[in-house]
Amino acid sequence: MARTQGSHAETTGPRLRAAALRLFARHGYAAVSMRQIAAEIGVQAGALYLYTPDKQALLFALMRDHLADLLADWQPPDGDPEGQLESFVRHHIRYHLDRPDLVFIAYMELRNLVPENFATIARLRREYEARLEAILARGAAQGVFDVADTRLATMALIAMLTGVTTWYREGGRLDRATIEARYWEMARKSVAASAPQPDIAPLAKIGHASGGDI
Amino acid sequence: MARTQGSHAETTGPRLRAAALRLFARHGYAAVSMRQIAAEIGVQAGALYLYTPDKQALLFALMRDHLADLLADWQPPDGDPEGQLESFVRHHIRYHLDRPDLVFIAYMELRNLVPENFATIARLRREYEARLEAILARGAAQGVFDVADTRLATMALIAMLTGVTTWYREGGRLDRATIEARYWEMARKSVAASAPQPDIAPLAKIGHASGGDI
DNA sequence: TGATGATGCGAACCTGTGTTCAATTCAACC
DNA sequence: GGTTGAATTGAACACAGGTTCGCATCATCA
Repeated sequence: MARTQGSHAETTGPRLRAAALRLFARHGYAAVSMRQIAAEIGVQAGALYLYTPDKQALLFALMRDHLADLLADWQPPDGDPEGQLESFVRHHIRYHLDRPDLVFIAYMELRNLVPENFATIARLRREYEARLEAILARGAAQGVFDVADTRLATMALIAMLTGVTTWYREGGRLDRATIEARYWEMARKSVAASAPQPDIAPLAKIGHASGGDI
Repeated sequence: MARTQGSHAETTGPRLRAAALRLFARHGYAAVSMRQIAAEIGVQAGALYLYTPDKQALLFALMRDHLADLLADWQPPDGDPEGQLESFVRHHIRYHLDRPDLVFIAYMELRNLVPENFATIARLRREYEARLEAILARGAAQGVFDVADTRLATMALIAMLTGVTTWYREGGRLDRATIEARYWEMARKSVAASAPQPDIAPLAKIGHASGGDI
């Protein structure tokens, strides 16, 4: 059976995935070699092929499992659209802050997937986007949201939220709860139904040239 | 002097940059070879080195010129913060829709820059971000914007706006003016000072559990 | 103790990489 | 018309890429 010294079947598999994840996120799929990954886990390159059929499968598995997790982790709660949106936003931020490398890869390495794998990943992503879009559509229908185009609003919100991974650093100025709250605040307002045009405007909000077609 | 047939000194340079731009955007810097670029413009790989010292310089020049353009193209207009924000947002969307490949590269290929080049590009990006942040800070100080954290709001807005390049396709469902208007609408609302909490709420906006710390 | 089989090594294969450079081409100039 | 020199070729270099495979290792089980 498996060796317990000099071999590490039970740990090498997960360690391979972890090393690939870290290196792909840091340097990009195309820029990372199988030999680098192998070195990272203290093994020769050939040994990796006991755990993955090839490099492409390594990338695909990371992305697919990530998206499957993301979808499995969250279901829209019962309730009104604003509550659902809040749940979505907070979960999205929390999930993304927990897995910065996975998220980064899933958004950056799409073009390194072979067409068949790309189709699978794209389908999963659309599924996720559809959940947000459904919330926005329902809220718009009820008049609690004011979104002129639900598809555009969906993409805009997801981009805004996902962007948190580009600047967040562990131990930075803002803690995670604060970040979550701030993003929710912006997301909420961005799709909120306008309050009845306040002729009684807040004091500082004096007239200005909005000069546009909104 | 320069040959006019069989050689193309005046056009090969620009064509090299254009081909590199397109291929880098499509497949990623690391995945594109100098031979592929050369083939794209009908030349042997060796000839490229008459126009660029190396592959890295090709990428760096594209990113640096892009950001320099972006900075040169827009200055905050005189006026109130909301007018400045609208100008920024509309310019950002317009600029990004005009140059999808450049924008894509500038956001995706940062990690393929050698440290010195990375520092230069990062500095230019911070300069651009600082312009938006200044607008938000000024608006917040005047009370016309309600942003709890200007830095976070800056990053959130830029991510939201830049995301347009991930889904926009020429000739798609929405024309550019509409897209611009919709993004401006969302951006404006996301940082807007709350209207005085309307006890006279819009009809459809019935009570709900917001259940959070906002 | 000897056979087994999972685990890993190390070298090799073939292809492709960025880059260099001597040789060639050929419009422009004297 | 011969010379010049920029533009380009095409071959070469040194190395790194993903992947394969025969062989070695060694805990386990009979």
